[in-house]
Amino acid sequence: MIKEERQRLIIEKLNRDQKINLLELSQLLNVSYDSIRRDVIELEDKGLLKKVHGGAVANSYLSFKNTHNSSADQQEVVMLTRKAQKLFYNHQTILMDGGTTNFHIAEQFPKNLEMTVITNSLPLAAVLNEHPKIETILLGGTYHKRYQITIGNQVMKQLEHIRVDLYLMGFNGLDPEVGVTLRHYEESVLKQKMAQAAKKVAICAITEKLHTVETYKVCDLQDIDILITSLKPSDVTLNAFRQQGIELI
Amino acid sequence: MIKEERQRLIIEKLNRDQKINLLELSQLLNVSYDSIRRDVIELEDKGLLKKVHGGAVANSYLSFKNTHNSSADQQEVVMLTRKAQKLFYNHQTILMDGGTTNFHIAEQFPKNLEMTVITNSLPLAAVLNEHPKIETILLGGTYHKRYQITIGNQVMKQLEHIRVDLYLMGFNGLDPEVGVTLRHYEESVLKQKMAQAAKKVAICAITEKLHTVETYKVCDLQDIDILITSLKPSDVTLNAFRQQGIELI
DNA sequence: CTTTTTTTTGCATTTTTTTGCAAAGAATTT
DNA sequence: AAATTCTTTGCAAAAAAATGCAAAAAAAAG
Repeated sequence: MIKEERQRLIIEKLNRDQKINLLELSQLLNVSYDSIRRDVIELEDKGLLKKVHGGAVANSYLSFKNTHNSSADQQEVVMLTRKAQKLFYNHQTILMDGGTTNFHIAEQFPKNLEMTVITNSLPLAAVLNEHPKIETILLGGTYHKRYQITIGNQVMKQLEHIRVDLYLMGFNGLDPEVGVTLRHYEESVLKQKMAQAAKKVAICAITEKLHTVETYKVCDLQDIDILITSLKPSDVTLNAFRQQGIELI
Repeated sequence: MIKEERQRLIIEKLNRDQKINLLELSQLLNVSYDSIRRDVIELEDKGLLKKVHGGAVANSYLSFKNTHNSSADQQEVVMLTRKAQKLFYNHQTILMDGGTTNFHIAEQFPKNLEMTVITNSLPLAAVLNEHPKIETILLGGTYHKRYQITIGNQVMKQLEHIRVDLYLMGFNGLDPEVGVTLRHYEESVLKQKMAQAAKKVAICAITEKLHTVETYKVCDLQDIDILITSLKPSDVTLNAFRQQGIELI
């Protein structure tokens, strides 16, 4: 039995039962306790589960994401959102808008992170409920039911009085030529305003979004300060970003 | 049985029954009393429940789905929220704050009701997602994690520019002598401001809340325009309300 | 095809965590 | 105030995790 197969079986069992027991599993797969334990350590490093005393439990944020993404995409998202954690320090104030990526990043905030998060996304505020040390400020406005965010003039006005350390921008398309683009007009205007309210702008781009262009333009490449991507440093696509002086993670 | 599984089961049982007994639970899960108690301590640290003498109770002050009240209470809530529907017409703009009662009322809005709802409650906004014809406006501000509402100066400021037809006020205690009272100071101030922004103020009082007095006063009886109650019209308690010219439903 | 290198695996030892127990202290009830 | 019930505390046994090491297996190199 090769390692990869074992690990695949572990993940499968975990998805079924929500929890696994190391001893039980080692007997079931007929390998030593240590091998299983090492597998679980590896899987935890990949962010695919959470190790606990006596076994492992499913990573909650992965379970309901299964629906729309392939497992390869999932792994990329896990990796990217982990990388993104480098952006956050105690006593910062950051601005985050809606979108699944931002949602997953917020889910993975360290529990002891002391920060202020300003957002117009209701799911994000709900997730931050789990992080007692994070102060959440919600931007009020007309509630957009589909995207579950607030939009409109009132949000814009509140942004005028705000100055934050970092803006983590959600988006639909990123192209070296065109810049950052979006499907929804009102949001694109809002994001421009948000970018103005921040000292730095960061975006987190899964490979799927690179080289795609959507209808409404948010900003140019040069307006982005930090890009989080899973592309290898050698990738030619990154040259365009480097030329704009964008910090790559 | 690993610790995490036990704790998950504890939370599940807690969500079902709203309260748990340590001894009973230790027998059920077949572990020592001490282990269960230590689990409960950990869960309390995580803010997932509240420890009480001999057991634990659900922490979520707003555990909407399964109310911790008796079935008699539940029936009363259902009846009251039905009655409350009389207050709503098309093309109105109303203000609603947090609390379970308002939540249940919003749940029962007719699907074809065309209305604008302004609120500082996130669960309420989430519920209104199910009502396509209702426009929801969210008041922005500091997010209060426990009550799941926005509070603070920013909310107050937005209220200054608002004038609505009706304010449906949530509250903790209603007494003919003292008036409307609340447990939470900041909210009580906010509710005063909300009342000022509305042409009419309505409250929906389950019998349990009548004659109870909490720490912070929101307003006098005379500031209330409409009271929804399940008391019989002959009940003497209602006389005080009638004298203040309050419309009874 | 053999040798070398790397990876994987299992085992023994140490360290840490968890668990159950008992005695002492609080809180609650009668 | 006494009795009962629950909590807290310290402790020791048990369970599990981490660590270091060597044998076995697999992969790479010659």
